[in-house]
Amino acid sequence: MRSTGGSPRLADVAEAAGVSIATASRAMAGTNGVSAAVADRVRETAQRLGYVANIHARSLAGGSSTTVGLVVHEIGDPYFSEIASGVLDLARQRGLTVQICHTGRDPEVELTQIRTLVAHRVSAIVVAGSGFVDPALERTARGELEQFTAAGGRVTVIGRHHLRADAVLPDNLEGAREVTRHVLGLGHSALAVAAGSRTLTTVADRLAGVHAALAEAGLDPAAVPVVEAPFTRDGGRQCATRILAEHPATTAILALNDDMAIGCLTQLRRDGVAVPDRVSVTGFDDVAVAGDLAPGLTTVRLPMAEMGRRALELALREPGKRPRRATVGADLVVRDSTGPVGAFVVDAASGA
Amino acid sequence: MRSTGGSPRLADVAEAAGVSIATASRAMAGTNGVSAAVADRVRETAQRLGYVANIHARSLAGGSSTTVGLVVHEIGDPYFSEIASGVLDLARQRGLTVQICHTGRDPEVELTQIRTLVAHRVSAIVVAGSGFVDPALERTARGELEQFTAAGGRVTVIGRHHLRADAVLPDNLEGAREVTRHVLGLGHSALAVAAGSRTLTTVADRLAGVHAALAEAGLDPAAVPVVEAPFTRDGGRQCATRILAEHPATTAILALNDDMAIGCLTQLRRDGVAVPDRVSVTGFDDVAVAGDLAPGLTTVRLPMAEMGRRALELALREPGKRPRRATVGADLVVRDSTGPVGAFVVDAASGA
DNA sequence: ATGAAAGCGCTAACAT
DNA sequence: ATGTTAGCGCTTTCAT
Repeated sequence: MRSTGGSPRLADVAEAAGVSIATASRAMAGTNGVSAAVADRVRETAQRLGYVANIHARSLAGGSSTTVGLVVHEIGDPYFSEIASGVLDLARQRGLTVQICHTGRDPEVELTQIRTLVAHRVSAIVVAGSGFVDPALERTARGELEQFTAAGGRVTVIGRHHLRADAVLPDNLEGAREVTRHVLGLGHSALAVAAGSRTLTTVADRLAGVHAALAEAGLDPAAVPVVEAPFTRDGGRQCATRILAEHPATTAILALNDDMAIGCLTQLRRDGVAVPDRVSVTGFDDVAVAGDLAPGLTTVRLPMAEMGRRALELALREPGKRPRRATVGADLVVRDSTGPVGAFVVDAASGA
Repeated sequence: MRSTGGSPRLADVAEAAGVSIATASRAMAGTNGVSAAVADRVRETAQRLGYVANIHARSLAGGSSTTVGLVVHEIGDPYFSEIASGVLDLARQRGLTVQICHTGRDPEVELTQIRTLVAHRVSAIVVAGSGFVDPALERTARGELEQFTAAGGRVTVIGRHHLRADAVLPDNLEGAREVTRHVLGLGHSALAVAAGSRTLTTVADRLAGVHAALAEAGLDPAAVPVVEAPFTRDGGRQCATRILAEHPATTAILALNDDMAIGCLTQLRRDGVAVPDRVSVTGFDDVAVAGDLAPGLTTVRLPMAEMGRRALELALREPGKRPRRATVGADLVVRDSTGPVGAFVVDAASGA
């Protein structure tokens, strides 16, 4: 053992086992070129000494890295934590470690986080979370990522296009179209949308789906108010308040994610507005708790853990010549927060 | 620039800037001993070349590491994702990167995950999540961690004692005592506990708090049924079903975490049992969604993000001679899932 | 099958 | 203020 207090090195193991450092390395790596007896002896010695290989030395020498990076907007948000769960599971199966970082939806932070991952020479980066509609905001991150791939790194994005990389793309447009059709099919015509910032591509795509369904039903998309607020529960509450005040005839609120829908539900309950009798509410994502709300939230299911797993899988595969895209379905889940336009509304209308 | 296609090295930057590699290193690190003019030139060159320092080389040479490890049971669980959020935030402020790993509540997986973190020479490890009552399960992880600290690593645990390391400890016992008192104060005497596996110290501690409150009210703790199931929403549903079947006179269910409480609420709603009129329900943790449920969940608030932040902070401080413990308060939050014992119950009792 | 030795890219003495 | 050089701990040729 070395004289200093640090952890034992391969050289210590080699010495203790009475072999050369090269043999010790081969024994630990399981490469052939070592007799079984010697290999066993080395491994036993390593165990006895509490030897753990130094990853830094290993990647410096070998050039390879067993770390992958995951970039999310906010890990406390169930959408991202479920994606992260899928990524971590697969990573563990493959013996990889994952570095996670947070951007707080700030493009600049995102950039520095990506830089850090590059510095760590991770073998792959998975970027989860909506991009920005404004190409200027996207450009820097994009440049950084392309430089990374040029240097042999692998990148997969989740729910973000415009980014010349392999991508796992939820069908936001189709999902939003379906849920809108569902609401329309229940007889609603006075809709309102609770949206996050339109600078996010996710918001833009889902909104496009809503508009598509409206148009195909012969309705004027421009007649449906879109209220913008932060893409969070709190934003949902604000939206509900404003919709009720500015568009009192509204009978259905389409929230563009579950968090906002949950906020809407809470605000409506506080204001004594019955759901779905007076107003129907829909979400998007189907986070784990959506089914446990009262009323259960009608929403669009995205297989988030699965998306995380798929993304890492793509990133680990040999790069194709052209970016691959895996589209994942967005399925309508009807629960109790939506219902037919009720008698109540007729009363209110006649009373107005 | 080097001939191979890899990313540029410090040597490339130095050459391009016309300085020695040492000067380049100093310029990039911001150490003094370089004229401002030269430092600027080097940094510009680096930028132009797209140079990003290789962390592996850096930590190998410098001996220091800017990575910390975070071990959680399941990142998809809001309890852990909120803790992770706190850890990631502080880490970003301090320019640290975080490696997160999952154990799935499996002590063996936990061990291998800790080993991996050690191999990565992270400077600190934060272990979040309940430990195991059985010392045998705890022993191996404990040994590994102690070896790590002996080698100069820093460890902080969250919600786990028995582990000779700095710790952030939620006051599980006191919180459980308070919420039990609250329920008792509402006139309930037919309680039941929905618990996770008793092999978890968190479950044991919270149960002890319940028993303490019972005892101080002159009630027999042994008379209160404790139903065990997985520490999840699903487990909560199972508990509610069993409690209703086996102890039909129950008027209050104390779930030992919010996940289980949410499961209880869902099951009771399905079975047409009114909350809180017929049965009161309480949780523990106060996850973000607790206040958005209907009825709002009465629970015990744990400042999870804050706990994560505190834990990392402790881990980053100079080690003390003795383990430090930071206890964080667990405060009762009364919402709508608890209410006084109602007339309904009297009827039911007289009808039985 | 085993060993010797040359790096991997950087930091940190130690010169100058 | 700047340059030279010796490692950090490992993997991997190339010898033997």
